[in-house]
Amino acid sequence: MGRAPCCEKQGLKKGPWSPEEDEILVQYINKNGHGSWRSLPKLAGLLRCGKSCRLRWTNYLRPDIKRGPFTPDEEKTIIQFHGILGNRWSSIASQLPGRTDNEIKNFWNTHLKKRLVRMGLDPATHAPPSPSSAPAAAAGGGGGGATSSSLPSTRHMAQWESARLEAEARLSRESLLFFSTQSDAAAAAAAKPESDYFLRMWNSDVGESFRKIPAAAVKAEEGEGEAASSPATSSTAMAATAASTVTSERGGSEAEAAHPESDSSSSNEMDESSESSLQLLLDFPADDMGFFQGQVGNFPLFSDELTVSSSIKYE
DNA sequence: AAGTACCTCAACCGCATTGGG
DNA sequence: GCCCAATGCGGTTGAGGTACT
Repeated sequence: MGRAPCCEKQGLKKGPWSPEEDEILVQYINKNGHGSWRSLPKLAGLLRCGKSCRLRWTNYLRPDIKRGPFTPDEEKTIIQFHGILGNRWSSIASQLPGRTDNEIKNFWNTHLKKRLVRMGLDPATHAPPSPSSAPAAAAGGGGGGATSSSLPSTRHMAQWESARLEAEARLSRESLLFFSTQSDAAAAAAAKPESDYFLRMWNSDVGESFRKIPAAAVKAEEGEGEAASSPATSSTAMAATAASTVTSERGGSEAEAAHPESDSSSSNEMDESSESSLQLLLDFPADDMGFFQGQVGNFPLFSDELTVSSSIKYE
């Protein structure tokens, strides 16, 4: 790949941006949009490479950027999503309006990671460090094969799959029971909204990011050909029926563009905004977070230490 | 008050992915 | 189907700020 670095041109400025440069960039984008980042600096009269302009805009100058310290809720969200997604900062950022992936990444590395370490958890997997004692077999027992791999992404995949299967089974059981006496789907949803937290999450863009993981990559990590089947295949039916929940704060239209085929289905008690889906996730009762229990062992994921400490000054 | 250690975060780097020709 | 430019993303760096001795 002999592609030339984007900033190879001589004479391009690097390092911190001056207020004047910020001003030029903001004014140009407000007036013309960013268009092609590559050509933007030239058009705007900046001695920067396009990449640098994009970064400056997305991480600092964008008008919807939220500044200031992370709230306890945001911290909680980051930890929860990191436990599920790993270092997918952009995916995590999409769940925190106004926060950038860079900011979240920095916050994780400087605060949250250390906090988990202090609690004796592996920040990569959120599991207690002991390799032999991590049988983690999450409650429900789906985790057997899943936890045999210490690789974070495999673990995450397996956790997803295990929890998903459990949720599917539960949902289908409840449907059978409930719909034998009721025909109103909306009433059903209202009657037991918590029964399918995981399915909702799975069908949000968060779950989507996992469904997109190339099977080959998963296979490569699994090595021994673990039982953990690829969610992409095993969840096809469910995903097809309810993938329409996929949206994001970055704009429904963008999500639509990304998943045009999934929008035909409008059968959706599940078809809520991802915001509400994710809210359900965030409100997930600790006891129902069975698929995390194996990872955190005896540590409640959001113990007092964890949540309270967020209001304490970091060491 | 000065020197040192530690922390934070904006910015850079390079690889991966995407999309157009 | 291939090639290459453009963009996105995650890891890392280092300057500046703050706390500590």
